[in-house]
Amino acid sequence: MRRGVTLKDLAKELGLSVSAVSKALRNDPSIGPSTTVRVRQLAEGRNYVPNLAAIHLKQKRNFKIGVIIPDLFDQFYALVLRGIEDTAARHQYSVVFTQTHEQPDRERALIDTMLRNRIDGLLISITAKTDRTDFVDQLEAAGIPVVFFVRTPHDRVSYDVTADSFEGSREAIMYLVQKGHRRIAHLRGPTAMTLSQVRYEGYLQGLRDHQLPVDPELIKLPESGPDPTDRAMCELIQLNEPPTAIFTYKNYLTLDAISFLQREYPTRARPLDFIGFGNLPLLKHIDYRPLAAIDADPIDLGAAAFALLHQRMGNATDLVERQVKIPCHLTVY
Amino acid sequence: MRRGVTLKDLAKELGLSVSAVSKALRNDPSIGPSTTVRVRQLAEGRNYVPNLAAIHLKQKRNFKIGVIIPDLFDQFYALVLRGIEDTAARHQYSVVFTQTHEQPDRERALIDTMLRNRIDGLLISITAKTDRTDFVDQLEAAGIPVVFFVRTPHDRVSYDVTADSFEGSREAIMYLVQKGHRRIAHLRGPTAMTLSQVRYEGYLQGLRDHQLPVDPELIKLPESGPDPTDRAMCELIQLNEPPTAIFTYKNYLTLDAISFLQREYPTRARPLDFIGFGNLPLLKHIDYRPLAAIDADPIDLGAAAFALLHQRMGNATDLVERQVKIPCHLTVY
DNA sequence: TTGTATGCGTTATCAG
DNA sequence: CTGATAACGCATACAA
Repeated sequence: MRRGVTLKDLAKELGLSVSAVSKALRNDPSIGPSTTVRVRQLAEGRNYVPNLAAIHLKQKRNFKIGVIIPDLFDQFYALVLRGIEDTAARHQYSVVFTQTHEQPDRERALIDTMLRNRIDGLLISITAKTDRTDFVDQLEAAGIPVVFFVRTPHDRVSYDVTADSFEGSREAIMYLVQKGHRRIAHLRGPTAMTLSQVRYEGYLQGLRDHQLPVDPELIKLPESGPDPTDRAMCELIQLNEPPTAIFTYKNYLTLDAISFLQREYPTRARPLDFIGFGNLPLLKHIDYRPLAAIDADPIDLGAAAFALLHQRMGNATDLVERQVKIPCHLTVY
Repeated sequence: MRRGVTLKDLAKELGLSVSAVSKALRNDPSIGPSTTVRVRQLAEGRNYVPNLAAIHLKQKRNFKIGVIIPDLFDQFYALVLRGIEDTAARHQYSVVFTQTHEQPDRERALIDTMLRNRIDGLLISITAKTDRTDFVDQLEAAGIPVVFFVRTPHDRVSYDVTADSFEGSREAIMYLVQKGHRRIAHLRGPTAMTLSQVRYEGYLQGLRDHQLPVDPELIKLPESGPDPTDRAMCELIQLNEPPTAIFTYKNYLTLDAISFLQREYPTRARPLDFIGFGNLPLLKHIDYRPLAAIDADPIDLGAAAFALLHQRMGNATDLVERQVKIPCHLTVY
């Protein structure tokens, strides 16, 4: 921005005062219709663009929100961001976003940067390792509402927008049961994540839904050590009574598991059936692929996240739902 | 941003003038060292954050750039954006980005929005169908430099940062030749895109490098009609002397081609070898996958794009290179 | 219906 | 070395 047309320029050319022009442009009823038209026409002609910096300075509002996500490389987040972006733009908000790359300390630093940037609200999907979210208190105290999405904190009740993973998990199990499976294993996600906990509980409920027993041997947490998924799969497959299907916390896990099977047991008579969260577009190109993916529409989720934050920024704080759930659906490949 | 500590607050508390505090904070030499220290300490203690809106208003600079890309869903762009983001942040610039979803008219509208947002510079990767880029003239006339990246206009000489696709293509062909291939087909990209034109020419040069003849029958443009890739593949495979390897404009095309082969010619004696642009992370999970991917490091590319724009925004306009090329490298699967 | 005055938080100029 | 003052572009209470 070098030098744009200002209200003053317009006012001078029209022989009006700056404030009159200002009002006319914002359709203030106290300005006569003929003047209003004159003003708007000139503004159009001169290609007037209001200076946001001035408006923000005046109104003490920046129409700017911060978005913090783990990693844009995950296409799910890329789409969520799209939903946020589009919805925010529709409400004249601009978005400053950054990525933590799963590093909690980087998360801290980014939040500080956001503050420095004077955001009006924050949308955040925390790191898998984030255990304390007291930054929320600082922000909320400063009048900056915080809304979590996808991943939510377990150390507080938050405003958040998430996929309805519990129901999604039940649905996934139901699908496997319909396919005739009775021994269904679960590769679960990090215990520290609420999200993975919910999916785990959905799995348990899914089994109960069909009067299937819960066998602890069928539940694996691939987390520590090298090639954790390989080890988990190894244990599963060597059970006396191995599973016939596996429900995974995320389809990225499914891919690792399948790689393992193809590498170590290429000639297995009966392949395992998989189903997991995350509708990766490239999955359909894989031969040995999961039966189906379960997921909420990421764009909807992003839109809902912005909507909730928007409500909170509009100080209608009492009426808003604290938690919003986006329904999941199954995509069969 | 509700209400932050201001210079005035600090000044009052210190019994100094606002301007003195302002100078102290910016290390103005005209302020005594003891005062400077006093000021900085209080600023720290009170957690002072300068108000960007005010600074921008004063300095007529927003430290904000616009980024327009086709689609974030393409992981290549997701990574380029990461490079831009990180580098911009390091220079105190914030980034406003939007996606065109390959729609030229949306592109127009977005540029207007950017103007309204008073960006100091624009980084853009145009639509596959963008044929006129006269918006550049408007922007440059307004003092807003424009730098293209990845995809460049063919209706003007631009400032741009691109992958060195020409050399990359030659390298790809060399790899195939080393593998013993002599009949190498090319699935090329849209003729309207400079990028795809360059890759096409790199392919031609690659053949010449090894004294291979150019056979027009081996060059296909999968563009119009339904399932264009399928049709192109169909034609190639039914040639009297079909190709033994295919060099594709983009590995997304490779995937479509492979799907076709698996569907229509599942029992083909000797499978075709593929190589294409775009290092998709999920490729390694596919059984019938391309031999290799050729690509520039997207993060480097993003960083270079910001760097070029940054130079141009810093009015060192005479010294800067107009075109920057990022080298490609081969990833063998 | 329109104009005037003031202030948002900061920086730059000029006096002291 | 430090302080007063004006200005950036806009919105708003108040005066006319």
